[in-house]
Amino acid sequence: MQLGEQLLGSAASLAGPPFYPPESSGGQRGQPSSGSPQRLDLDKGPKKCGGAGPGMLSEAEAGEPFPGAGSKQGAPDGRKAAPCGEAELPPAAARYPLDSLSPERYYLQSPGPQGAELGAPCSLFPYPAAQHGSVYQAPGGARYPYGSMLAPGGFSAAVCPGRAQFGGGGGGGYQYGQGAAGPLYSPYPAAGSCAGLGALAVPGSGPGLRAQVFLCNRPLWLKFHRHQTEMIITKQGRRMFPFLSFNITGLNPTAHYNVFVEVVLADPNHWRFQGGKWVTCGKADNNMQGNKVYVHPESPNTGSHWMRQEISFGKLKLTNNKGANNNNTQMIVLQSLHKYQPRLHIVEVTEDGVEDLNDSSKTQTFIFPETQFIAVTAYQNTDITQLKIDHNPFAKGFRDNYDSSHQIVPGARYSVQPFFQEQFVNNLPPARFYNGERTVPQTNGLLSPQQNEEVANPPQRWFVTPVQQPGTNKLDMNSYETEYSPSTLLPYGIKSLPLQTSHALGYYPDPTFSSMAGWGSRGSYQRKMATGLPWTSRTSPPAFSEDHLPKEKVKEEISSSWIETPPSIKSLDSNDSGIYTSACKRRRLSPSTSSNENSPTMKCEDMNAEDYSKDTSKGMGYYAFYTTT
DNA sequence: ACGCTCGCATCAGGTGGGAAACGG
DNA sequence: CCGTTTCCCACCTGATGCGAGCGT
Repeated sequence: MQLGEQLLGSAASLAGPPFYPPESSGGQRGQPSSGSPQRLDLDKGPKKCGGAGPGMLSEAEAGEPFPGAGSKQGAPDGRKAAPCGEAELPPAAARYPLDSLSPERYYLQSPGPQGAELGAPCSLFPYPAAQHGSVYQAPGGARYPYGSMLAPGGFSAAVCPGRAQFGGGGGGGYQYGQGAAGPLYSPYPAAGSCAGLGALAVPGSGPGLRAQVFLCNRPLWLKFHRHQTEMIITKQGRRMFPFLSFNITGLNPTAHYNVFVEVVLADPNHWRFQGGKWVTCGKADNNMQGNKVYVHPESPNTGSHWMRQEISFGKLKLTNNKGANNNNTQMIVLQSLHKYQPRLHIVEVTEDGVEDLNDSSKTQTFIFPETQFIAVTAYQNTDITQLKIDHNPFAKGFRDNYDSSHQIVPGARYSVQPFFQEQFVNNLPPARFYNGERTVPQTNGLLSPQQNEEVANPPQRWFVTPVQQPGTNKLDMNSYETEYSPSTLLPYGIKSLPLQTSHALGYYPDPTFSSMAGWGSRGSYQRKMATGLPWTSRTSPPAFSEDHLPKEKVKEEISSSWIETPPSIKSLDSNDSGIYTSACKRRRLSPSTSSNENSPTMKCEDMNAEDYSKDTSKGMGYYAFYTTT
């Protein structure tokens, strides 16, 4: 039942769209910038704006919305360049109250702390509702699927009267959830929901089109996920890394949509990193207030616009500063040591950016379990730290042996990197995913050669359809595999859009992506964990890792991963056992880390990285692709 | 002379590390 | 006392501004 209930609830909640204030100038922004190729620009632009502001002022504050504004780049699309400043906040953003959050929203995934989660294959894959289990209701009672995203008053409430049915109303509740009875936090609200279905657009039907979403940098996410992703939160806000980046298909090209990310509690627990692994310790604080929604700066915009290129949320910042919610539409307020699950919401709106209150089916939600993370103020797991260093361009300074030449390092690492990058560049970049064909990338990855590899390597793309995913966090292995199946994938392949290459994120361009893909990765990193076990042993992480991958795959990865890594690579570091410290400028040594870590063997991640890179090179597409049923 | 391209310098901002501060 | 949070640091990326060089 739960399933159904959940779905309903979720759907409902989802359905309940946010309300967009008229002011939404959305129209302007929203204008399809057809021509404008670059979404990137948007991201770029802000600097100046941001700059305007004192350091603290983040783009977000500045109103990332129009990154380009002011800058030379301006709005490529022709969008109106708004001055930086709050005023500039994207209409959409404004519309969605950030704060919405109800304290109690959990998106629960797995019941148990780790084990459960992990164990469940589903963690990563959507799984049948039935499987899911546990959704936790918030103590508060409020359950909402969306909860988080919707502010009681905000989003949902305001919103659509029509949707009041869902609960909304004034915010009181989260509609759906409640109604539904079931668990509130079901991860995949929309989808199934009763409304769900209804809510979900019918394929083909205009508004109702059912969208499909790919998690572009899924491989990278998986790497982190294996170790239990951690995201730093700071007062001034810290960007996510990996950041959320999606490709969307299946939208009505002419319809307008608002796209935003909501971050909700993934479980009702408070977590602590102990003994080299994450363990629960007490209950989560559901009363945390603060903005939980980040509206994509380009919202609202047309379906064609959203489908044209990768949609990334690289500027999204995470903070623990509750006071930042008002002004910072770019910041999502989280609580340290709590586990969160990002959700992507796509809401069809009018050209003006106003949601159609009468049609609750216009909201679709997508959840990628592999994007779950624990918010921390300081990294706990050195594996994560190393992954961040290895893949985040801004952290290059912390790489061992980082040399401008990069080549200098004997290790495979660097040498490899360039290579892959290049490939990346050549291959991927081409479109950075899409170029010529957006699809393809995918395609490549998906089908062919890679397929084989995929086993070892994560699939390139994961496509998700609206919430529908029953399982919350967990990925359904079956699904997983299935998805790989050509059939599944093909669809995408079909779609070829002339995309621009623009990488969604200005930052982390190639490198990043590459990194995402695993290109850049170098490999080694130390772990803090005493246990030293690869993720397998870890409580939580392990689960993750496995969750998403089919067992076989997992095995392979596991074995291969650590092993495969070219010794050389690590060796580089390895020398380091002692060196490590020295070499690593500031690396934190993990107790357990032993030389092993440094040892030649690469960690799975590393491996993966390479694998990914390989994959990427081939097809590139690392996208998580979920389809709802 | 004018316009365009390229390269360098500068600035803003992001990153993790480490130590200090804080709080239970 | 211990765990968590905050602040500052050095390092790096990316964007922008400016000037030099080159072609028309």
